[in-house]
Amino acid sequence: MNDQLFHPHSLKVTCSNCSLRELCLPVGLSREELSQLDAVIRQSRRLKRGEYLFRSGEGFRSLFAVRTGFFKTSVASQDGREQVTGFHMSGELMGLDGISANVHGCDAIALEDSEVCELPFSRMESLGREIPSLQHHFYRLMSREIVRDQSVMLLLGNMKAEERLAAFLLNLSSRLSSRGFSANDFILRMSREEIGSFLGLKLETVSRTLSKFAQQGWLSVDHKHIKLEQPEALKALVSGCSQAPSV
Amino acid sequence: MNDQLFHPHSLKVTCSNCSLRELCLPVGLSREELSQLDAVIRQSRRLKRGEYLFRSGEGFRSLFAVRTGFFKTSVASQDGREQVTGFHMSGELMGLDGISANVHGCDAIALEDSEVCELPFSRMESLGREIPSLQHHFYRLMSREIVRDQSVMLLLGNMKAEERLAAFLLNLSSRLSSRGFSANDFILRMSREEIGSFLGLKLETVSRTLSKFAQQGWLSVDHKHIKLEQPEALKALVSGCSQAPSV
DNA sequence: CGGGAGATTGATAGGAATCAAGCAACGTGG
DNA sequence: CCACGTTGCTTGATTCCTATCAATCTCCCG
Repeated sequence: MNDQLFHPHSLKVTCSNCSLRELCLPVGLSREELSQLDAVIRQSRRLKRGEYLFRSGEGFRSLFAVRTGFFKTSVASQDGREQVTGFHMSGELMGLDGISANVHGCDAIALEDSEVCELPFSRMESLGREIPSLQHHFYRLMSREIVRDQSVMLLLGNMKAEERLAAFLLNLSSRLSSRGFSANDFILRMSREEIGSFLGLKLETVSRTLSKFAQQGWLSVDHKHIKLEQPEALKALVSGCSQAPSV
Repeated sequence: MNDQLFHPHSLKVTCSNCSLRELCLPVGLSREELSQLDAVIRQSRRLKRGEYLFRSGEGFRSLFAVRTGFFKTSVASQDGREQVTGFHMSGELMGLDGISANVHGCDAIALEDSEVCELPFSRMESLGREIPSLQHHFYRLMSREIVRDQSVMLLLGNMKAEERLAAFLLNLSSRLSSRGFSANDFILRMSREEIGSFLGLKLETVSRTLSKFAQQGWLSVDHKHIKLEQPEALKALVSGCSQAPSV
């Protein structure tokens, strides 16, 4: 029989034993500090594909770290236009935009069945006062988000369709690779339309550009399955443009 | 004679007596807390028009708050393409992107003779541990920057030239207005090319679009001098798009 | 006064959006 | 298990917006 049925606590995932710890948390925390975190962080809320983690306008209480799965965040304009502001995989934090007004500024939607940790912000804030490295870590995470946004601005402001898509694929590739997945063979979790929204393109343009890349032998596309055959060719396309951030 | 020549200290501007305090700092600080800040914040570095406050790649030590004047921040790609990531006026903070890697991620350049306060970050960080409202204030400032960046993404990803320029002018207008300047009559501190870089447009398009607005009677343009004659018309253009943030 | 940077305006070209049609995969229900 | 409708994707034809190329023009500054 399954032990887990008898000792459900043995299943409990804590920060202390989380394999993503080095992505979410500062290094060098003491055992004591880790258990303080474990006491505050609510583990493993599960979401099904398509489910909202939070919506723009909802009260902000917590940040969320992706444990497993895949999310998109997006802002919508009154007339219904949607701008995807990011895609988020394991170890990445969502909700930072909610701190400023105590209200979430974007929607966060699971693109596959997913699991998140909830970080109640005000308690993290007080904990940060006791654990300086934690405080610093949060400043760094927010700063990294700002840097990421700047590189998206560069992409949207300066690059043409081919460059945008190449940069996007390479960025995905590098983030997957740093999580132990294959860098050159992966499944897109999002639709062409969502890619287009993120890149400031229409879905037809995304589709056409993928086909063009495939035709040149740079990659192969089978629906959502992407194989990068000549990542160097893609890199050459975006070379000169600022590099995609690696996390 | 001028008193200031004899009592230069009477000129010293501190956070305690700074008129921009409500923009830079949390409200409700005690006299004691303010003097702690005064001890840390280095007042009034002066820059001439065109001067760099910091450059991308330089070591990061401090944040900078604009006291007077006007700045642009920009990121550059290897092949020389420049993306202006923001314009900054009094009370606004620059350098937040440097925290993540301890290196400045963008250039900051004065667009007119300017004055900034320097906030040594690590000392602000420790001060934040003693003054929770200060710590929270910094989180909020960074979050606000993220929200701002998201709205720029929406602008670059979804809007067309006229909408971008209208949103830009209204955003400037509202920020100037909240600082006590006229909302409908102001001087552009940046060139057409810099506006274009920020908005993802070429300078010719900026110029043409301004002319178009003027021709419709929505505003008048005299070089850098802009008068909004029918701000409602501009608002109508961007209505449906997400509103420009007010600070 | 002259040179040059910045801005305006015009003509043309090019890239992505739009409109449209057809296809493939998936899930549901008969 | 298969028909069928739905959804997402691909591909083609055309249009539209903005970039590009080019010619002036104005103002500022030395």
